[in-house]
Amino acid sequence: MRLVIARCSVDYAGRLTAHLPLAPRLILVKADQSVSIHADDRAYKPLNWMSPPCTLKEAENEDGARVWTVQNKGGEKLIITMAEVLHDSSHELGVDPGLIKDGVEAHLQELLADRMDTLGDGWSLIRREYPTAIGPVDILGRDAEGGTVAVEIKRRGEIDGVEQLTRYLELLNRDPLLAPVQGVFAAQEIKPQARTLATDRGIRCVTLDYDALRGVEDDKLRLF
Amino acid sequence: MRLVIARCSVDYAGRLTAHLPLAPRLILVKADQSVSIHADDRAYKPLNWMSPPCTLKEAENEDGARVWTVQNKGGEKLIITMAEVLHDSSHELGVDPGLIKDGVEAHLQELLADRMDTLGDGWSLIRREYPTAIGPVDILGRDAEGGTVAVEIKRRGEIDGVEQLTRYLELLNRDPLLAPVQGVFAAQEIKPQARTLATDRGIRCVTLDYDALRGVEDDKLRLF
DNA sequence: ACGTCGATTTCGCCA
DNA sequence: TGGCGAAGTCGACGT
Repeated sequence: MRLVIARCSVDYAGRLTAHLPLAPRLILVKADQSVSIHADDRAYKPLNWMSPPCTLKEAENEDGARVWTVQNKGGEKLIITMAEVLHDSSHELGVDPGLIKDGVEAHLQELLADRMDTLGDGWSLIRREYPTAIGPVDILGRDAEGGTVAVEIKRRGEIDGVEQLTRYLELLNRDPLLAPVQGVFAAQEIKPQARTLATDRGIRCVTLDYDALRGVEDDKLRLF
Repeated sequence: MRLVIARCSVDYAGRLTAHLPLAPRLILVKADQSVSIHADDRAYKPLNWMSPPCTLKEAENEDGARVWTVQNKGGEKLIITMAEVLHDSSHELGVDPGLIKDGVEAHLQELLADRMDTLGDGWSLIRREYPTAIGPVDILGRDAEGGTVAVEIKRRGEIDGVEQLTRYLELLNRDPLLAPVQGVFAAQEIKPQARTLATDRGIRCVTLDYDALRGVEDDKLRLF
């Protein structure tokens, strides 16, 4: 990882054409040769960047200024012209062990598929990721009376999730082998607007308690 | 802008729960107090971050290790525990003049609205961003025969753009004052799959020559 | 403040 | 490799 602070101007030509006027900025060069240019605000997005795989060529222009040309396979080009270098240091970091995530939708789906009875007594799983023409339904199940149930799972339940489930229900209800299909919108947190829309469409909303679901799983594991 | 290279572990609790095991990484603290943690690969996305507005508190734990707690209004929390600091420097960068973009969709729309005849002889503009219940249509116009035309503009024409235009056409064609409405999918580059879908739905595809459109505008300006 | 939409989105999965 | 959907998406703009 190389850290350069420099007064620089930057030109990008690729998916669009863009220009950064001369100003002091941070330039990051990583081990994979990727380059990003950061201003002194906003954590997430660089002002300019070139994603790997790409190659970096260092050169000097007629004024003696450093010019870096970063290029990728697709012909995208990033040109950094440094008028003044204020800092330049390199550091060995090695390969990162990577982020461990918890609480994502996939995990919720896994937990809920194992505990369909949380949704209702006698409910059971038909299958996860039940395929339809417009995409897979998170969970397809059966209630105690043998009726079909489609479950859409989100971390945070918002309107677009209800829309998604509505489309699935419309499609599934055209299948005489499945119809009538009941809808369940399950999320750790459901926004009021989403709840209103769901209820209005006859879709049941269920708030998931992630820790409780996980706790049950942990208990299961403890039996072994 | 503060640059810290440190062997650190990181915990994030907020929209999800995540953990980074102890390893050497770059920690960026910007003037707006935002923090991002970078590994030595990938230009764009940090391993972890906290977007502004947020506050950073520095402390020490019982082992004498630096502990930074970054928090935002929504109760999201980022905790960075540094086992060893390998580099620590601060730099004054000032406010960035910002990126100048060219060739974006908005500009294409502006240019095309001024030159509806590029789409067909005698074509004219009704209005840009024509409002509908499901969102604004990029351009609504009229052909030489007085028929209505809906134009969807993209930099790169892909399937979702065709879907979007299809939804608009369906809606507009329900309006007896406008129907029948013809569809035009205009982009600098149209993916084969998008073209196939559009053609299949009776939507005309037009490849836009950005430089030519801009050239005409430049000529106009030169008259003044 | 909230909803909508674009992004050089990036990123991951699966066919 | 392309298509599709999620992302701690972020960020800008309009109401």
